[in-house]
Amino acid sequence: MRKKVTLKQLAKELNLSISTVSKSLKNDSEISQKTINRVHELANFYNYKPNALAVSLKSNKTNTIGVLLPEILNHFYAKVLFGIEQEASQNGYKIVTCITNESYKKEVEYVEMLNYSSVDGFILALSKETQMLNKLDHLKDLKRDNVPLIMFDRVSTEVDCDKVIVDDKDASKTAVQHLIKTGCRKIAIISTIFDLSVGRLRLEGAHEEVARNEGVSLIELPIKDIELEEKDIESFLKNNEIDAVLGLDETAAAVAINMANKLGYKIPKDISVIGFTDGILSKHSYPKLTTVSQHAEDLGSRAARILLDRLSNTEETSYKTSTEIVKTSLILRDSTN
Amino acid sequence: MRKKVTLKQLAKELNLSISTVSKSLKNDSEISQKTINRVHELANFYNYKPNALAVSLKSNKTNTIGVLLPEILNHFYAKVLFGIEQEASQNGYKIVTCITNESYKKEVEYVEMLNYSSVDGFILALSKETQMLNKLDHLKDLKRDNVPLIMFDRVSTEVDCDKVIVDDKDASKTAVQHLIKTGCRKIAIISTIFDLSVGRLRLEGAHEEVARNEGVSLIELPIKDIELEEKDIESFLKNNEIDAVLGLDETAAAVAINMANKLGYKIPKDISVIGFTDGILSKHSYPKLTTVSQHAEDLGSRAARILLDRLSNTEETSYKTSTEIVKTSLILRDSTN
DNA sequence: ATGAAAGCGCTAACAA
DNA sequence: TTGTTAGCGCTTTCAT
Repeated sequence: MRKKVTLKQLAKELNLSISTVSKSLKNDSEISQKTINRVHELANFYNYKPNALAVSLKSNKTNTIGVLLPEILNHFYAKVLFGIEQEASQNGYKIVTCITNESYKKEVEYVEMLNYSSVDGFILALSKETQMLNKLDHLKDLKRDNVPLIMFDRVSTEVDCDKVIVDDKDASKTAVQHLIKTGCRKIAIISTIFDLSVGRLRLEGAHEEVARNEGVSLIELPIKDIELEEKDIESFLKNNEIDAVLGLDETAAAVAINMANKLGYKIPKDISVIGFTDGILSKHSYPKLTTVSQHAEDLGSRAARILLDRLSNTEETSYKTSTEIVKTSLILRDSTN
Repeated sequence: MRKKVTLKQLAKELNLSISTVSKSLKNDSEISQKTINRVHELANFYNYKPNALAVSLKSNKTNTIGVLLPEILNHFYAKVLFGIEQEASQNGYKIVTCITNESYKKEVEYVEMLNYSSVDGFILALSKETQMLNKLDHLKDLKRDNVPLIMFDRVSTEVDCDKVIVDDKDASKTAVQHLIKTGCRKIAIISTIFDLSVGRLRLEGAHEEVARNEGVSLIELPIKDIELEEKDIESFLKNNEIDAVLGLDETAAAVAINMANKLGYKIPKDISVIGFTDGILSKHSYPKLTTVSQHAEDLGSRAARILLDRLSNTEETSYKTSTEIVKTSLILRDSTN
């Protein structure tokens, strides 16, 4: 194992002390130009790079942020990750990504593992299981240890930290409003996430909007595993005289649109469809899906920016936490009138 | 900033030496059971965890692997990442994920940044730009530094390292063969990746298979940006008497299927469609897409396994590198006869 | 059974 | 201008 070159070796070879070499590398003004040049030359020759571990240990900073995602095969989280990555890497930070796979246990493990000086701060969306168990001590511990945490999307009011959330309730109001405005009267809501905070908010918004409008009704179809229950959606569509579907997640809308196609309905003439998450499925469905964009990338980079901010203000040991709300927008495509 | 508790503090509070505490925590047999108990008790009380940085610096092991992906908004890479993550986390490794965004510069930066003791090894797929420039010194340097590297999917023969690749040529042969077998005679190939190694291989395979069959012809449509050129695909389909489309990437196939729908073609009666990458788009297109599965998750976990293997055999300073080939399979769905 | 000390690679206050 | 030293938190060898 050819070892990477260290200050020590450079110092030895140059007949200088380690500290002189260290300072030279930083072009410290107390070192003579001549020495600085010699040092740089040899350092270049060996392609010297400081050992990141040692620097971190010394400085108590890792320039790394931990990102915990419930899923990665979900376009929304992938986009958020992309946004975080962009912002972080522009500022010299690297990210370590952990996928909790909706498991509470994994979430706890990851937080603990990274909290011991592997990362300077966290960005996290709660796993489904964590949200259902409502066990949040692992996150409260971060606060106690004074490690900055930014929660996004799936957050909890019980954890006092900065948050970036999507205005989900408002989003589904707008979506429903658009359906009503374009003539729909019987709206179906299909969702796999009725039991998540975001799912509940979206549902609430829809109900509120429907309540404000005479003669419009809502009917719900909860789904456990969308792959297995396509048939249910199909028969649901067939047996209810629906003229609109609001899919609370992207897949639900995509499946609905395909089932409607299959049943021979014309979209949007017979049935309008709106989905959430302006992901890849929405752009490539047929017809293209009108959808609520949550501006996931933007959300990611905002979360990263807040974190970087916290990290650069190390003095303030206690601060007021903030909650940023990302406004959604309804992207009109071909699945609505 | 409430500092995390260290061995030193435990030692002080227990009136023991640091080394005794350290050993106790590992239940070293030279320490008396009584002391061990005392130490554990206090450690638990403070929720002591060793500082990962210090351990790594000492042991020269970080238990972290660096994963470099050209893209994350691409289902194939997201699945590979998922596979890597599973395998890694099961073995106590964490991963730091970097997204090169198809840029050579970013790829080099990330490799250099991580190579200075932040990670024990790398798993990487070349960025588009790197592959086109064919500048690979940053990767050859890893070999020189004896840092294990596993390349996957987009690999280069010029870098001597373990590789996991997909049998792309064979895959497109099988796909074309299936089209021919089901009666197609004029096959269009649509692709955004003609200039990547994998794209070329897929193309070659298709040509070879067509050549073996009397009366079957191939016509190619290269695409730069699929979002912008849907119209091109549409008119291409309209103006050529095609009875099959092979999309060399998932999006190409998805767009083709939608354009065919739009033009009123019946799928698969009028036109058959096959895509690559069994991703989310394939499952949720209408009709569902027959597709080449590259077993991305499996590929990811295989790559991780190879890397972990290399990492556990630290003695062998030089070894024969291997190339694993992941067999693809054609998943028959509703877009072919 | 316990502790002292060196060392991983680096930085920085202080000394020369 | 250069060097010595201590220390970040931990492991481990070698005393005691």
